[in-house]
Amino acid sequence: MKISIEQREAVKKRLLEEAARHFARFGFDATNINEVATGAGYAKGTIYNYFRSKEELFGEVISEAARRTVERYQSRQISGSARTALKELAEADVSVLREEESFMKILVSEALNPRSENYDVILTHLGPFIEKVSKILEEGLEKGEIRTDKPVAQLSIAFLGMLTLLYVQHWKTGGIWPTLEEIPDLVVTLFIDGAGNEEVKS
Amino acid sequence: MKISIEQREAVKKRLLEEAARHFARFGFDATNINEVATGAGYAKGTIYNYFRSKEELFGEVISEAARRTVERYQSRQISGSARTALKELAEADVSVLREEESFMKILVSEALNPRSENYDVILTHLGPFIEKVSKILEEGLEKGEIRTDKPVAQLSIAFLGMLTLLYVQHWKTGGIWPTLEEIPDLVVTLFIDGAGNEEVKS
Amino acid sequence: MKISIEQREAVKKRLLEEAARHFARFGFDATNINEVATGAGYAKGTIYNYFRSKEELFGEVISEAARRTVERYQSRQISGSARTALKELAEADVSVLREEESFMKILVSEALNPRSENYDVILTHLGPFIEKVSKILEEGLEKGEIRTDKPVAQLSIAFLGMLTLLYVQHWKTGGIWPTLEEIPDLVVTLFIDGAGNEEVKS
Amino acid sequence: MKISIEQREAVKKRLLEEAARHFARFGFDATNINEVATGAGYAKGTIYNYFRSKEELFGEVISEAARRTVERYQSRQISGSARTALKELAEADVSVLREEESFMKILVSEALNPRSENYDVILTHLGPFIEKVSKILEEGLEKGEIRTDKPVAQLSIAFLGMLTLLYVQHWKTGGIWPTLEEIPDLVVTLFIDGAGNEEVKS
DNA sequence: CATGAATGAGAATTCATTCAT
DNA sequence: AATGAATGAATTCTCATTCAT
Repeated sequence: MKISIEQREAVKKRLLEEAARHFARFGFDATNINEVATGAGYAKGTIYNYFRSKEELFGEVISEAARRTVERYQSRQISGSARTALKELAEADVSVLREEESFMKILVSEALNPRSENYDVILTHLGPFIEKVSKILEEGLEKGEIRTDKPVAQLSIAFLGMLTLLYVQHWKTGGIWPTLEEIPDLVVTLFIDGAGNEEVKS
Repeated sequence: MKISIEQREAVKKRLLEEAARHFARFGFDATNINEVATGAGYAKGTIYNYFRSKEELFGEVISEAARRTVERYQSRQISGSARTALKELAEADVSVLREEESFMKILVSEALNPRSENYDVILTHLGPFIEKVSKILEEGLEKGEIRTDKPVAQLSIAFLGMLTLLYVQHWKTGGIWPTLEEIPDLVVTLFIDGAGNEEVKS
Repeated sequence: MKISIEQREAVKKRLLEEAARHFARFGFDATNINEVATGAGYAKGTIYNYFRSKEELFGEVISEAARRTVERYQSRQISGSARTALKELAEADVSVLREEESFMKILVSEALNPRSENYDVILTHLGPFIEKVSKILEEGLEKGEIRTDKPVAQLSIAFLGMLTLLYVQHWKTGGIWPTLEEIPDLVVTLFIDGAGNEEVKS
Repeated sequence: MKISIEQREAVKKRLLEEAARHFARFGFDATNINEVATGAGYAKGTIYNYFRSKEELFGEVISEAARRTVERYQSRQISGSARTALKELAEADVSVLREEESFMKILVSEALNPRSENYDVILTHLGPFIEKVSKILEEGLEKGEIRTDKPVAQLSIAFLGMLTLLYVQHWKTGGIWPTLEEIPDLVVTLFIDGAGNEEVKS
């Protein structure tokens, strides 16, 4: 009963995607292994030929989520002023979200959940993203576009946080506000300019 | 056995606080009713003399959380420039967090969880807070301190979001960064000034 | 906190009647002690000042049922031919049923339930009734109205059984057929004449 | 594990039979799902692979009971005078009772319990039986063997009722009276001739 | 490999009963 | 006497996991 590696990978992918859908919709505890298997077109037992436990399945879903998102926006070339570059990065991230909503929802949930035990895996996803942001900010710093009194590391996290926050807001309002289209501009404006009035700030 | 209303309320409070601790630490699903009761010094069955079900208990914990936090910072008088006022508000919120960490954690979790079904109760908590923020921003708007191209409602949500985000960051890093002390200043700076360099922006 | 014996008896009566209503509607297991007490206007604990346990309460309800029904039709004077006398007895029983429907329902349930452990108490109720029937049948026997090839004891039980059966039928059809009015005549006809055609039988 | 359909049906049958034994002995409420499973040689959980709930299990037990009894006596050919035919039908029913005592006990309990919510399923069982009785009575009617002043439908129910009654009496007296052997003759005599003395009736 | 039957730990909930007030 | 808070045994049902086929 051997199957080729390709077939095996294909089955695993199908299981991961169905699992992602369930974890995204119901959370870890309320996700039912049987339904995941059935939803993917297999029987309950099959899942255990690919994952040792529910925990491992969840872990692999998160890893897969991190892998997919990173992969997608890493291909993009980003350049220009910090403002432009960040916006392009946000656009890339939003486009990933469109394609991989379930996976992204899980990542966001985990990233914002104070109790999450998946910090490490989340970092796998955040890592490359934050590095990109950091690089952009550092370049902006040299060009004098970015404030100098806060560490770049912290600013990077703040940027990612704001973006994530807008996603949550988007989902929670049923897509009303903000819409996916306006998120990149919004996050950049909020992040770089803030809510203050320019003239007064100086 | 017949106890006084005060005693009954005291028992209920004890149960709610223990429940809050558990929900904050383990989440809804992983919280065990039996352990909550035992932790509060009662037997399993007692909890059902006060709450009809685990769901109801959770609901009441959230309501209580909203009630407590609102109550605490509503007593504060807030004034001055938008920047000062917002900072004071954030300070008030942080001081609530110090006192009611479990309840706040639950609120934050629910507020940031895309799946949460407790949007209404969360709004009970956010409502008064957002109103306060809105009022401050409107006054700042008149004084020309706040940008005019974004609706105050959206800016208010953004402020709350950033604050919440910093809490999560605080918890997730085990209190390392940001510390509770620096949160008020940080959130105001990020929110009003943004990450951009002043001189360049103008 | 003493109350007079009359008061005590009155409370007990109220509890028994409410209990009868519940046992009749829900059966023993599904009857809730708390609801019985509440329904009677008392708190849960009060029941235990009058009955040692749910079992004892049920036992006393049955005894009370037997006592009440026996008492009611024992006062009636019954005479005439076997047919007339039996009909009058059935009428007396039906009139009891009208007044004490809950208690009667419980008795009937217990009488017809193969599992019932209350055979003795049921006999308390059946006893006097069966004796009456037996006496009537014996008198009828002497007058040649009743067949001689079956023991009177068995015929008596058969009569009671048929009557009981009609009650069940009455309740199960929601009072449609037979109605309480037609039961006495029906039971006597079925019991004495049977379904056979007279002319052919001889 | 993957077992054949036959094996699955066999397991289900075993569970149903054990359940019938328990329901017959203890009634619905006092029957313990765990003990049913264990008694059938399985673990608690297994029962839920075959029935969704205790209610469903009970319902299927009743259906199975109805199915089994109907099936058994429907194969019998019944003929002759009404008296003979009814006696043969009763004999058929008694022989079913011998084979399927638990199932029959449950049917009888449900049929005679004023509170039963299984009237429909009971009718499934009664239906075919009553039809048979009705047919016999109608034929007897044509031959002038049966009284004409009562609807056949009611007479049929009465016959079934008497038979059922004798079962209860049989069980309640521990098989003393009536014995299973004498039931067919007894029910027919009581039903057709009644308790009256022939000579006097005419 | 795929299957799904069997398992049993675990959890929520109910409720008769006790007993301090 | 009346109350109702506290208790904990008991019960139903769920579901991740194992494993024979």
